[in-house]
Amino acid sequence: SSLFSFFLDQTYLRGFRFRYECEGPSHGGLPGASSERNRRTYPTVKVSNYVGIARVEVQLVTHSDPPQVHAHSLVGRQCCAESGMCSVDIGPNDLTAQFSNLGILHVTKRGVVEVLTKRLRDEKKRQRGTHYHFTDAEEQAIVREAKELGKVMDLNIVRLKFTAYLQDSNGGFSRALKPVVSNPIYDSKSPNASNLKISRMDKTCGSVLGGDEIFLLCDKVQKDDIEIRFYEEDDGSWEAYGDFSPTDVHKQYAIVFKTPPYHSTEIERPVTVFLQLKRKKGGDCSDPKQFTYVPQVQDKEEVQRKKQKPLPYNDQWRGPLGGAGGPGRGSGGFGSGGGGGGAGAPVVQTPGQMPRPMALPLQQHLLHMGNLPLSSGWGGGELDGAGRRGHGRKSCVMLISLWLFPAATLQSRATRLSRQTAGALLQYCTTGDVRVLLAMQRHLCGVQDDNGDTPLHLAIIHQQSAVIQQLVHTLQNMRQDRVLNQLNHLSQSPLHLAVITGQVKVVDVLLRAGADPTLLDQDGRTALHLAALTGDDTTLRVLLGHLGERYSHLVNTADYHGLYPLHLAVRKGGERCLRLLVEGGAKINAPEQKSGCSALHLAVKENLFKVLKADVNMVTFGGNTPLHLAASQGSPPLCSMLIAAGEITSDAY
Amino acid sequence: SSLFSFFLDQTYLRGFRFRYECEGPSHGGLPGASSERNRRTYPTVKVSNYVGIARVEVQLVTHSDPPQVHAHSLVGRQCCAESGMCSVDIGPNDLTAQFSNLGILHVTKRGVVEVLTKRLRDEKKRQRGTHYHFTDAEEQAIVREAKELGKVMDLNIVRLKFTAYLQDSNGGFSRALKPVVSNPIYDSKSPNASNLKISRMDKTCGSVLGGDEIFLLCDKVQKDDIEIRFYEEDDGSWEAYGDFSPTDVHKQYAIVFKTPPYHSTEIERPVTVFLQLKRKKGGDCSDPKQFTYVPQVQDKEEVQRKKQKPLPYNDQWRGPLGGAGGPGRGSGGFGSGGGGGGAGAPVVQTPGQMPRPMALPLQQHLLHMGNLPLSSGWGGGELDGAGRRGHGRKSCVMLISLWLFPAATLQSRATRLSRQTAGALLQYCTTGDVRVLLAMQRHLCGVQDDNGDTPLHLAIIHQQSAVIQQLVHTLQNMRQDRVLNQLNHLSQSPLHLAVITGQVKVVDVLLRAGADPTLLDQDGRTALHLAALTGDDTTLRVLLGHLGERYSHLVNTADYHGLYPLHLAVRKGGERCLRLLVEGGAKINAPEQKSGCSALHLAVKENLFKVLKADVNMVTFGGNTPLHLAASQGSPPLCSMLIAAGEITSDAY
DNA sequence: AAAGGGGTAACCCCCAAC
DNA sequence: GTTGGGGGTTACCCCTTT
Repeated sequence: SSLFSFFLDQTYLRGFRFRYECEGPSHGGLPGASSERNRRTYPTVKVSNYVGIARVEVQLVTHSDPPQVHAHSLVGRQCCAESGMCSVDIGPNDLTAQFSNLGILHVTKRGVVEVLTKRLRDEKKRQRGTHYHFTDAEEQAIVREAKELGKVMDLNIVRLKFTAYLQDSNGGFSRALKPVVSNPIYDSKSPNASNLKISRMDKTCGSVLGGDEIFLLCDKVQKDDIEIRFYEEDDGSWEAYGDFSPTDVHKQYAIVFKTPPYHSTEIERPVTVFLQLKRKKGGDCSDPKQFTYVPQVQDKEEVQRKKQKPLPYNDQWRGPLGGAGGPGRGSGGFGSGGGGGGAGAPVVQTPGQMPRPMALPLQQHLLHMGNLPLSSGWGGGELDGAGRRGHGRKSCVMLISLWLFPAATLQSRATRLSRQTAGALLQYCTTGDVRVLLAMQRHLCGVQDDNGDTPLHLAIIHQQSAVIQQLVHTLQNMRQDRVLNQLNHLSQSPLHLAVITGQVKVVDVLLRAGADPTLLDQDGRTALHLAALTGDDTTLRVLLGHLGERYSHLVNTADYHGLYPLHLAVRKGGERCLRLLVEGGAKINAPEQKSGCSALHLAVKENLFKVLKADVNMVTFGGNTPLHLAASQGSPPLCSMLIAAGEITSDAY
Repeated sequence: SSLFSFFLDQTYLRGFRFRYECEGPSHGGLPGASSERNRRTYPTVKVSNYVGIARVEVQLVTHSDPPQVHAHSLVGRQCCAESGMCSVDIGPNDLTAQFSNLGILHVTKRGVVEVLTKRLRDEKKRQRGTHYHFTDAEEQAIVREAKELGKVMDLNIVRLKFTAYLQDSNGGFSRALKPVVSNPIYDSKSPNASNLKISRMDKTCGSVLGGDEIFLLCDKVQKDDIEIRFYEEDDGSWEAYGDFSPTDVHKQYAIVFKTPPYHSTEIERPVTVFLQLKRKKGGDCSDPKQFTYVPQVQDKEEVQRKKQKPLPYNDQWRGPLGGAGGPGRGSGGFGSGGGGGGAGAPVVQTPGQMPRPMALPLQQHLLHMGNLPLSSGWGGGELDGAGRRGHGRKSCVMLISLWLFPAATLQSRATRLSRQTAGALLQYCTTGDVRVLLAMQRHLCGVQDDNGDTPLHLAIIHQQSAVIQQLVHTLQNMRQDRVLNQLNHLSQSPLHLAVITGQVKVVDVLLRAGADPTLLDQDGRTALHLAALTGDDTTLRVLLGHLGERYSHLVNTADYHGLYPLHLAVRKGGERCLRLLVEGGAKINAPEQKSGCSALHLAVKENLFKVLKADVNMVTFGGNTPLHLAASQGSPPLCSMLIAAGEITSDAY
């Protein structure tokens, strides 16, 4: 006959707290596996194929295999404090046993051996009969065993062992069935079994490319046994892990990590995924929180976008006076209507009139609205039909020809301008009065377009060095320092743009002309920061060369992210830049302002190692040395290099 | 004669750790006040005006006045473990005593009374002679006193009492000088005396207006006894405090706070200040970290800026065909040259030619570059000189007249366009072929300017309802849904702009025309979010009314900051909006995604209380209920309201 | 009192530099 | 080994809410 006992309801894996004796009795019973907040269940076993009285005993055993007696005790209504066991009688009809009040009493570490000795002795007594007397040797063996067991016993995990005894003919419960043993039960107070929980994050969205730094506040975690899992619920089970090292775990309660890239970097719309804490061992997870990947923002400095703005001298049509309309790129839907001014010299049509040639200056005026090659003959040809040549006239005219009709620039600011410009132009053409042009010139140089860009900004964006030189020269002559240092809407000065676009000579020219190197862009960065960031040592050299005493402090100033030029240089790993900066007075050990990382720390984080003579022993705000970081990232070569570097540079102190 | 002992070197106030017996001996000696990392000093006293042998005894006493024996013991080389005192003999020449190895042994709480009893007895014995025997009554009095003392004794603070004994003629040290007592010494392990330290911040800059949320990771702090002080070093000692409540302190190791506003909100350049942790009691501070205030970014949505772009129908000159140039606002430096086209109908001048009237259509064309009143007679007058009237012609022409010359819009994208437009216009004028116009119309409607704005965007920005209607109508006819939902460079759809600018009717029109309410702006917000944010219940009602089944989920979607429309509505405190949202299906208890705050939590934080029927017992990710927040902000009325609300709404569950 | 938590004092152990 | 720390766990104490 198949007599056996089995689980109707298992036990919770996690989330139950063991209690010390000093905490008093009764802190709630162990819930069943299927227990829920409103509908509580409890561990339950059943003896089947049997009718009659039975006794079910529950005992705590170890997680190890085979299960051994555990030092902790079961406490609760039907439990015996002495033996730490629980016992109920069931039957004769309903042979299920539910244990609604099982508490787990946590023995203190000091008490382990004592309790285990007792438990083992009791166990042996049961086997050999209640009145058996142990010899000294046996007693000593028991103590030895208890000590041994106590050493290896995990006090944070127990299992429940249920043994059913059927009543024999004498009324005694002597017929033991094969015991059943529960799942392991983890003490929710123990550091490696507590519930994982995310309490707060400083961001819930970031770039699809990943790499966004997130501060996450959580319940207690262990820095070596925690990871941050990103996943998608449906879609083909994508998952990825947040990027951080043990040193990024702050006092067990916060993690600073970088987001992983999404599986596809080309998304059109934001994608919401989930992230959760996950223990490496054990694999248990926290409740998930949402995170939204947003499409990549490219061209942060917007230089690329602005380059697509047409400038007269940067156009596809290079015919002397406009030429044919060319292939209809971008003209979709215009049919053949575009031809009105498209063939050769433009013609003016009036309803009811025959087409006839337009008066020349305005014809050109109009043409410029279309496009005008840089070098087309403004200075010499029709415009100068009056035959006069004033001082500086050619360059003035060139300037106008350049800036008059990227007219969008002007019109968008104040539509009147183009009209006035046209008027001024006409006046100049009629009278040859240079003062008119000079006034216009001054005005035009300072005009900002929709992006706040001045002509100088635009010329730099388009890398037209001749124009830049001309403009700078003009501005210098006019003593228009304001314009030279004008910030656009991205808070970039011309100098910033020159650095971004890598035009060393322009940087030099601007600085000589008096460009202010202290100006800050959106991220609080000077031109120096940007040069360091791009890793452009030639530009950097020029910049540093121009700083002088007055601006020498700039090499040691932080941007809005708390980073000095040196820190930015580390990112690109340009050793030359680093060297230049240090030679230029940058403090090699300056900490960035957010967490106190030196360039060396950052280099380690980036897994570069090109910064020598930096303090290998410097600590971050959080108390880590670069070596800590290297070690926590598991990079032995890096470690040894750092150690070597430490030996080299320790002389310097 | 003035015999006395005095300090050569005081003791550290903070940063020394008391050790329990179980931690073993020798964890370093108490440093002196002037101790530094490389140059350690130790507490030192000197007996002056005396030559000869002296004995200096050191004993731990309480911080209270008068000093009493302390339960802790002094441990170290010259210390007696039994008495907890330290004793050295000095002299006869150098009468300074330096204590380089004083450890403080922390008695356990349980041991306090026992130790104190012993100390008191010893003390009394000294007074009464070594062989004095206490009566039972005396013994009991001592125990009573020990118990009393133990109750009030602060185990985290001790002071050193130095007593010098001069050798008497018998060689005994009987002549006690007046003792000197040190500064208090705080146990660095105790929560209210540990060193304050900032480890990491997620931002180091923010708006001059304050209110930026910062995550700060720090060493152990106590949530009720910590503040974040912002200050400026030089400038007239400005200081301000970070804004947070005890519930924003995460497990003693992180603080989420809002920056205070800078003393002046009108700064031109970034200003760098300092911030530090500061204990309320005690007033001790952490090392400061830098923080940079940046000038305010106003008009985040850029609507105001864009409004300054001129549109033809929004101009100061409203003469039928341009009229005089008006006062020279913005024309600085142009002298009198602006008059070329400024008087009456424009004239064209060619060098060497007499001024003569231009052919009419192009004349007008040019004029439009300047300015054109909305209602000027394009449809009826000269343009229609051919006498033809095609289907829809008038509206088409109006459309062109409107959009042709905010020409900046077009030219900036592709300079060819204006040329083509002109051509098309000419062709239309010549032939009257409406198809030309239709093609152009379609094209023009989709053109984006430098900011990515389409004509529709601009019309909405300028609140030209007639134009908007016309455009929408046109787009509908053309089935140009793409354009209707085009996003500009700030990722705003026309619908977003309509909501931002509060044009209810336009919102309605757009939605009827098929505008997509799911589109997200830069912050991941739908039009619904924006309506909630502005607190505009009329708009909100319209939006909600159009959602239908298909888009009903939008009321419960988070923006990139993890906020639902409901949460945004709370900021403005608009009860109507809240009500509307809830009626529209918004989950009243939905948690925002960053830290799990419900609308109610946020309302409490904002010190509003207008959200009823929300779950007063809901917990954030961090485990706080709104009541917690209210309590931690010290707002009794709020608390009682919440409690009342809890009673009201608990029925609903 | 039962049931469920939060917080921290007391303790234990680790590491690196001498 | 001692010294001078640091991090982390254990054991306990306390508090709410039923």
